[in-house]
Amino acid sequence: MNAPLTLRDIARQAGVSLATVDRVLHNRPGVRPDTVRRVKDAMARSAFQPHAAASELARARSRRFAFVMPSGGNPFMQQIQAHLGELANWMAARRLSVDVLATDVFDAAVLAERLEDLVGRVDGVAVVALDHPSVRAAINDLVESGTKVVTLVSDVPSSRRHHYVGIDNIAAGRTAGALVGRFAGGRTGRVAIMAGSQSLRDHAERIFGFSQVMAAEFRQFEVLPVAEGHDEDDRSENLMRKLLAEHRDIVGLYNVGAGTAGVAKALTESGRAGETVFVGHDVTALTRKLLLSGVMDAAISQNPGHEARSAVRVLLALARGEALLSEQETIRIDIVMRDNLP
Amino acid sequence: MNAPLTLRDIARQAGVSLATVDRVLHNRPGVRPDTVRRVKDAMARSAFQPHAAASELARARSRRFAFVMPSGGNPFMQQIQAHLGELANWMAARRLSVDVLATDVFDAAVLAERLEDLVGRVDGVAVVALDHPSVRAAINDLVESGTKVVTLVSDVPSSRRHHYVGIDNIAAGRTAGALVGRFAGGRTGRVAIMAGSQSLRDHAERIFGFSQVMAAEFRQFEVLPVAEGHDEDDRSENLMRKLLAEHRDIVGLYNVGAGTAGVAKALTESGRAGETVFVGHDVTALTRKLLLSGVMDAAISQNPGHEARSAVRVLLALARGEALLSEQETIRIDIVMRDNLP
DNA sequence: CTGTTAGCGCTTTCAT
DNA sequence: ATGAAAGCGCTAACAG
Repeated sequence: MNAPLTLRDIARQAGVSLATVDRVLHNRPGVRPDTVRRVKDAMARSAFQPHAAASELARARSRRFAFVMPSGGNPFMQQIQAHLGELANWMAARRLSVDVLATDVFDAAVLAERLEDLVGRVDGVAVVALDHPSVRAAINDLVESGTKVVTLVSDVPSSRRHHYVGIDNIAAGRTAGALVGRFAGGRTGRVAIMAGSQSLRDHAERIFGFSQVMAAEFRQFEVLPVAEGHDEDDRSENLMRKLLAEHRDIVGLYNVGAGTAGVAKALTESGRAGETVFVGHDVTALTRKLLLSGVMDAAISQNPGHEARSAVRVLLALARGEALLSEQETIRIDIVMRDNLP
Repeated sequence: MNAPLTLRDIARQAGVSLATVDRVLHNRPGVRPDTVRRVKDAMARSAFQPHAAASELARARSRRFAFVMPSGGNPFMQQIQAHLGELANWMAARRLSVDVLATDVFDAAVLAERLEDLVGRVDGVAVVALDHPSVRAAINDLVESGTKVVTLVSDVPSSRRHHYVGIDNIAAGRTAGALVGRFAGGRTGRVAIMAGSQSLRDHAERIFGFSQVMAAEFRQFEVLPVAEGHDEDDRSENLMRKLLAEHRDIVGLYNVGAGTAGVAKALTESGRAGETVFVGHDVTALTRKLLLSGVMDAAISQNPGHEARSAVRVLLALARGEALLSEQETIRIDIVMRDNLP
């Protein structure tokens, strides 16, 4: 068995010095094209892979990442932060640190300013982004300055962010639609949609996907106009109560965002929890309870632990200039029912 | 900002040498208890974390893992192997190599012998295991000899394997039951189960979970006796054809293992594909097609890429004596429908 | 029991 | 344009 090769071996094979091989390896300038080829040939011939640990050690640089996340008590965001905390040792062993910056991400100006502040101060930024021109500009400024940027949970596709860590929300909405439609079985009646706000990109996309499926595959249901509960429990509860009172034939309910506690309360108190199909998002302490008790039938979810780790891994790989394992960094749309609760 | 600490800093603080700190760090013998305390204090006081890359480099050892996988064309197993292939560069950069050993894992004697052969020859083994006394003994021998062992997809819980990479098959079966039951809506009739063999631990567990849910929540269906298609397409097709002919009121079908092509063929040719709820396992080229065409309604799946990476990561962490990120290594039970196909 | 020292393989000045 | 040499932080002999 051949002992693993080192840069030194390549250097010998190519008849050059260590430093030159290193230059070629990293496409650094100042090497004669002819030499470049000799070195590249040598590397190719022996399928050379630089030793990751050695290179990591030699740079011996610590890196600082910032996570810009919504202020307020959104449980899903808190889960991401908790998982970030669990990574602390892993990151420390790699000389990484992350700061979580709680910000009013729904105010474009505030968010953009927060991001601009970070220019030149960190190696990477993960941001739960509002899709707005000034936010886009701030992201582009960061990228321009050499900072690596990933959007988290909510994307700004038109920006120059390096990567998006999150799910395809249209597909998530379609999945919710398929579940509501199929779980409602042979019945007919109305289907209600409760969202935070239709002007949130992710909510709008989910609603779009949901409606698509309802229109294409489940014509027997009449989809009610979207109610906007602003992700608040009280507001959602009131709206839901009203909807239920107004329409006695609601057979399905899709809760697009947060405010789940309110929706569940209204549904339960109406006495129709058992017979109404209820699909929502995310696995939290609350939705877990609702799934177990049968009030909720399924939760569409993106794994917060995966998102936290993926964001860190991607930022690190980008900072080091390493390749991503793209399949590993794809966030999947999880369907969670009582029986496959994680 | 405090520059990251090194072993040297700890040594200075504790008033000992580098080597002593290293001994304490790794709980190596030959250090006076009192000294141990001093060093540990120093490390705790400054929340010291050794630099992973440095330690990795200093050992500069390459490691060899073996994956013992079923011979034959099981597509799910082939996917795991393909994902291992995608890890090649990642592993090379860490001086890891894996050999995939195709073996008749359904023959306990052959499998056990294969495992015994590996004693002392590799640093880690991932094995798709048959739960049988001689296999258990072989696994224990490997563990005894210092080889790290993980079971993959199919567990031998009574062995001393270090870790199991796979899903909870009882929960998977329950999930399948819930889907069949709910998708079959208000109807009544019979439900068929096609398995590879009831003596395979994972199949038995899935059937158990499935039956549990049917009995507890969906009494309106009569579950037929389990048919055993040996994971072969032809055999499964014939059995399925017979079942469908015999029972005109089959409303649901759970395919526990492979042989999906045969089952689907029989179902399609019976002309009852549309009206029969069909739930199976794993996302392959075939099940993907069946989901899209509506023949299959859902696939319960364990992510083969995740399993491949997890097995490698766990073996590596075990070999290095590092901690696992347990949440990251939990393989989830994915529910895949047409709309959330990965 | 404890300390000294020579690397691990790569990166990075600083010379040439 | 290229090379020589000094580390990065930890591990593992080998001395004491």
